[in-house]
Amino acid sequence: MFKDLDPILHSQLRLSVISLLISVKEAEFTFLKEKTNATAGNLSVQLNKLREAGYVDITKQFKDNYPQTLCKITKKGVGAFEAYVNALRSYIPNEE
Amino acid sequence: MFKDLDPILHSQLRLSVISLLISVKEAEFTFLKEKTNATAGNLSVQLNKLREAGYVDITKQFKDNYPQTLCKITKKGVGAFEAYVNALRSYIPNEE
DNA sequence: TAATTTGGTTTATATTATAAACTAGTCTAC
DNA sequence: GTAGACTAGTTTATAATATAAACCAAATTA
Repeated sequence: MFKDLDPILHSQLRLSVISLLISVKEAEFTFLKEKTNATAGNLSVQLNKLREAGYVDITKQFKDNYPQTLCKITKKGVGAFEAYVNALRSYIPNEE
Repeated sequence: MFKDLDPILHSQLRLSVISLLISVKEAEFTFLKEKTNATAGNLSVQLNKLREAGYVDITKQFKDNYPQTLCKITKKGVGAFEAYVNALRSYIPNEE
């Protein structure tokens, strides 16, 4: 009847992040923060959850003297997003 | 960019309940419990949240000597569901 | 060199989801 | 008629989650 919704993606901020990463492929922490209007703390926590789930790869480096956190979606992340969207459809009448 | 997701509906069980009530108009507690595979306790709590939000009307009566809890979606509930689905689209590439 | 800004992380708190325990009454079988 | 099991829920305790506040280290600016 209703498909389970991946709890990793069923979170507004994490879903926003994944959605952004699907379209841009790679993004800086600061870019994600700006686009999602999240606080840095919240974003940091949620990015780590996505990384722990294997949905994103995170690379830390320095750029112009400042730390830079680069985020990239993984194949697993893309698959999880597609599955999530597909599961969502089971909740929406006339879209199943 | 991303529309806010109504926290009342951004819950798997509550979304299932609303989705069911959209199609059947009126349903018994036991019917919802069966269709959603929820525990009675969880369903009871979530139905109350939906009622408090004004998304469902709940009528309690007796039927064949047993208590019967009838649930019906309200206009507000229908509107909230439509808004939620619409907001969801903002997270899904090529569906906005 | 003191204050401010950048780019984050850690941690404390509030909210949420969930199941376990419980209530109240009914049915069945002895 | 009463013990045990069942129906239909509610309340409550606990675990998980989301979030912002507080913090840290370094760089820049004044």
